[in-house]
Amino acid sequence: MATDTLISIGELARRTGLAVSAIRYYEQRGLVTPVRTAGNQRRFLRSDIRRLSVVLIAQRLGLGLAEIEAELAKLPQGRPPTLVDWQQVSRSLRKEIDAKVGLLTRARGKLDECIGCGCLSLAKCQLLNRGDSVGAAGPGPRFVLG
Amino acid sequence: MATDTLISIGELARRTGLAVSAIRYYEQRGLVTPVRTAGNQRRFLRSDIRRLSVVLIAQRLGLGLAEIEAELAKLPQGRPPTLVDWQQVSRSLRKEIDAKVGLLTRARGKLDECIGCGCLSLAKCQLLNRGDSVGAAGPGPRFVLG
DNA sequence: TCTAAATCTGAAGTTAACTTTAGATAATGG
DNA sequence: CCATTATCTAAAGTTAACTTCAGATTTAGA
Repeated sequence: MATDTLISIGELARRTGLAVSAIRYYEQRGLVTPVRTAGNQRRFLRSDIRRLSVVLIAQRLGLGLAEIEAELAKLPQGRPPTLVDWQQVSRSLRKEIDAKVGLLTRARGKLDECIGCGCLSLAKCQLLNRGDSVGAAGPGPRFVLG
Repeated sequence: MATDTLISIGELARRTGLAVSAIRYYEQRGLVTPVRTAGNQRRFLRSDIRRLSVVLIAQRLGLGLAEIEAELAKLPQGRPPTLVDWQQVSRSLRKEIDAKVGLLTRARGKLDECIGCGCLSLAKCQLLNRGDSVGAAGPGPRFVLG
């Protein structure tokens, strides 16, 4: 048992299901900020388990790491967040979810209208013509969804 | 006005909003199969406008090109699809949407349960522990969502 | 104390979905 | 017929989110 409350990167990996390399990468991106031992090894707060769990959840909701970074920026840095802190993040994510559900529901309606009916007029269809983010231009993958 | 019903890659690009380079890439991936002129230029069916429009829609729903390929494989190759053909694809996409909405709705519930309440027991939370695809392992981007 | 298991760093590789570039050839409108 | 615009190909570059590798150092437990 550890003397204090800090955990190693290996343990954090086990607790979150993440690979050690992924956690190091998240540190680079600023998603976690561990302290170092005298021998330069990373030591994380126990609350970072939750922090990274939230990252995983947000990823499943389709957020990119940059957006997740913005969410987590609302939490106190380096100090364990309180219940209220977490609830605030939770509310933000909930809004994201609500928005996505709305978008999908609208898409479903349009799909029925535009392909399902006899007109086949996809060209005039709202689904495509609306200025709704078609995904930023430029190279790289295009997993947008909103 | 063109003598026959085939269109050039430039026109297809204008009609779909896609970049010419993207359309060439989609050809490589097998999503469209244009014929060639005597001078080796691509000529597309008018129905390919719709075909690529569906690709765009499916991408917005979060499908990867590989999955979209599978969807489009159900359409006749090289010949203009009928209304019924399109409706079949539409039904498939509708199912995808329904599934995603369900997933998000469940996620929302769990989020409220696990972060919103006082217990903060994310570790025991269904959101993470369930064997629900955390996204295939390996390198590359991780935009999963189901 | 000593050794096996865990960590460290930096650089390079990987996947997805495209874009950019360069030099060459085709098609079109006047 | 000719200039301008559109296309062609192949190869290399780009972004995101990581992984893999190699060699060196640290920790932890018997």
